[in-house]
Amino acid sequence: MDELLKYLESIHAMSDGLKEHLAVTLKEKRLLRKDYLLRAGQASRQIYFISRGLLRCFYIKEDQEVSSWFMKEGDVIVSVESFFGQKPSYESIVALEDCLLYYITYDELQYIYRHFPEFNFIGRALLEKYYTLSEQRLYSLRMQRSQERYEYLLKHHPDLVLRVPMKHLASYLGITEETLSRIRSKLN
Amino acid sequence: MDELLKYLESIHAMSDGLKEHLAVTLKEKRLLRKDYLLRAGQASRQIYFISRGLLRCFYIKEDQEVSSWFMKEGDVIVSVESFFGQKPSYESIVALEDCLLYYITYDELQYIYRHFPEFNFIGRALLEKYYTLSEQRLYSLRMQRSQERYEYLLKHHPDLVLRVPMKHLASYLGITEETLSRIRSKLN
DNA sequence: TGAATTAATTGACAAATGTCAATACGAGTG
DNA sequence: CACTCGTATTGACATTTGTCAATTAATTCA
Repeated sequence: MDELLKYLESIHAMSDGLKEHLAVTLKEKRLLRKDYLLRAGQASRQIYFISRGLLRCFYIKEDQEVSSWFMKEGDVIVSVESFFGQKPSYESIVALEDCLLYYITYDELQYIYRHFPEFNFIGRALLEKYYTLSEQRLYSLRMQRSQERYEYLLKHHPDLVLRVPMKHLASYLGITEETLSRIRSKLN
Repeated sequence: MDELLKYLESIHAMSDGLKEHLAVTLKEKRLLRKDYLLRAGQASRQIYFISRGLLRCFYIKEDQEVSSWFMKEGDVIVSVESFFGQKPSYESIVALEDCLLYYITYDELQYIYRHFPEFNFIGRALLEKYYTLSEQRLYSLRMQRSQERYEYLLKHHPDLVLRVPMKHLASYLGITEETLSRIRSKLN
């Protein structure tokens, strides 16, 4: 929890009141591998900080799972459209490794924005960061050749390539396991 | 300009001081079709509101233009990575139609965030909106078949399909003009 | 208005990726 | 240690999309 507070403080100073409020509001959650953090159809009502572990965001397309992204320790996560719009999520979030998370609810976040104005700076900064990352993913997925997309992932997220099973990387890259396997063998 | 102030006010009330400050800070810019708003290599130093017109964001990939998105009247626009990171842009922005824009600089925006705290609510709300749209574009571009991607675009942005030349839509969809042309003739 | 330019369509063939089936590998467990 | 189950690899062939070239349609502007 200290780790999270330090992270937030590194973005913008927080009053003692805000820090105390966060300390009593933040809740801890532990997940085992394969546990769900969010199931498609539910609205994403919490925003999480990952202290330890790795999670996968995915949705179902023609009976197949399509991974949309992977999130690890140090990340703040939600199902974007569902959380900000407070409507049912089309995607699910599941743990790929055992996880330790801290979270607050959507309503608690709105309360903090209203009562601790300085937190708006932090919220804005985090949104700018994750929006930028989303645009980078768009850029990388627009690459026509699947090999380029894989190489981009390998260069910018080498840790994910090591930690995430190939089949999930393949669906994220928009190709089949077989094609990814052939790309990998070609690159070695 | 009134239109922009009303739009911002609809997101969150603004003090008279803020409104007056905006009124003197906002500058107007007019573009003719084919004029550039931003050239690759420059940092995106302004944030624009489009009052009238249509613009295209694109970058060069292997001597070809790849369109990343299209923005029209009512939109707030920047080259995301370049503006928020204040670093050189890999993409350019060019007018597809004659445009009327209002803008402020990055520094002026930071000044407003510091001196008019209520504006942080507005900035956050706009970021949530455009971040969500970015995620929706990711979702649509992950569709494997180009026909599905085109149909998604047609359903969610029918106006763009009418206003943007096919070759730019094709490069946005990650396909060639020829493939898009065949998809369109199949759908009719 | 008409010539020049740009945009869109169509055809024939090539390249990339998907599908399906078989096989190999590897971590976890009795 | 061997068995199992999920994961990854490989091969043969089908489908989708790209490439190049030619043609038609639409727009621009002198």
